[in-house]
Amino acid sequence: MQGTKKVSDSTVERLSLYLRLLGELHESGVATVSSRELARRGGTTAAQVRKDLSVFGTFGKRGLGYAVPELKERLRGILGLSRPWRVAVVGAGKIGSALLGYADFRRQGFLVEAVFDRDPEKVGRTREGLRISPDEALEEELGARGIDIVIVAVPAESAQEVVDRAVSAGVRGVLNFAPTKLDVPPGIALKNVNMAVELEGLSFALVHEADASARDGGENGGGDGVAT
Amino acid sequence: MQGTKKVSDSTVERLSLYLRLLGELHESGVATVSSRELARRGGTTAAQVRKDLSVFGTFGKRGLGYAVPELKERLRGILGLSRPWRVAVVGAGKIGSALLGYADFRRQGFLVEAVFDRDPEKVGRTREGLRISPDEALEEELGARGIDIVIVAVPAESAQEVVDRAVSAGVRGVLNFAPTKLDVPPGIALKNVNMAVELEGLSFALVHEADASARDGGENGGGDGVAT
DNA sequence: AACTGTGAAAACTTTCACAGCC
DNA sequence: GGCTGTGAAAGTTTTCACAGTT
Repeated sequence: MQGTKKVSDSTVERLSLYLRLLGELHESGVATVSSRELARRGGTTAAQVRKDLSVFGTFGKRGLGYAVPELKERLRGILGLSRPWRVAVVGAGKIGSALLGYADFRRQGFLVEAVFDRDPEKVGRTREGLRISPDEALEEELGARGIDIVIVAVPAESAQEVVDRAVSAGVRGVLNFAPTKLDVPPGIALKNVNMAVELEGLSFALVHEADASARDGGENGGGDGVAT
Repeated sequence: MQGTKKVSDSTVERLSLYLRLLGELHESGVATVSSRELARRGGTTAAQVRKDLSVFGTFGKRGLGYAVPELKERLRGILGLSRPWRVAVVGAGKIGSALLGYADFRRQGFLVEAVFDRDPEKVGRTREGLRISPDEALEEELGARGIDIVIVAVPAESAQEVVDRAVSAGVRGVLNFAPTKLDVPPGIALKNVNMAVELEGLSFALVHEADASARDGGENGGGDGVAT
């Protein structure tokens, strides 16, 4: 792969946003949408929408805009959603269990097919129709089931160990909810979700509110941080 | 406050990261730390650490580094954590309930003091020692309790309404878990957490053969650039 | 006329490199 | 020698503005 061009994280994040908006438009029976309208609904700008899309090709018709169903399918393809992904959740505590029930995952093709916990009290019980497997079975089951992505919902202390074992079992993507920095080898994708960081970002915005409002005209105070 | 300069979101995110690292160092009894060591632990660079801190003043000693307990307290102050924040969770479904039990919140001074739900079945029940209040009581209770921040954990359709009502009751920060774009008036801080976006980011990285040099600041955003 | 696709400019963020202090 | 604080350089992302298509 030579002609490989780097795509920024924020572009990918916005593609995800556009995909959601296109789904909504599709459901409402809208056939065509302009970059301006997508931008309005997504809280960004028309130029940004066009630039983001232009990274992957040309999808619109000048004078007309974008065909909703077509662009939606193209974006699904670009985001890797035209095939399902096998997901496992490690840690059946509060957060892990809450994620299991998150129906939106399945809707977008993320199939949660295994849950693990280290607590013998929990092992064998069922969560959302899935039997909780023991920690010791991690490598074997991840491998046997061909899991692509693990969601790490264990305490910070155990998170790195879980990731190392998952990677050794062939997992290629990690969504980390533990409040700690994880190291993964090259070629393994890692995303972090950290609620403390978000709350502290709000706290910062609140104590520095004066600065923010002195400055802005129409933008949402404090901006919208992460993962829109 | 006119002369105040804009601080970037990513700087604030990293301050949050540094604060966590300083907490760990403090617990281990480490008295002093260099920008280089903080960077190593946080997956960033020494220059970045120094630049981030320099926005707020000068905290280190040349030749020596930073005094851990002192820098930690300074960062807490900068992030607005030297006072507690009153938080309410709206929506006592899976995610809302999971958040209630998240002990780290309390530890950093985010006091969850109210939960709301629209479902009459849930109203009156208890979650983590908190009685679930009915949706209709939202404005009054938020106002009476002086809630600063609401965590929105309701379905996308109801999220904007909840935010409008919360803002009218005096709330100044919103942490949104609903997968929808929210509008808030100027001066109100808003952060979004969207699991679908994170998973789709992983999916993108996986199909585009992540060249993942695996570093990561730790908090949001994660993985890094990827090739097309 | 409406709207895209895109080079070029502007804005912003990160990295470099070094003077100055311990 | 070790290390910070910071201007200047490099790199990245966003916005502008307009030629070109339907």
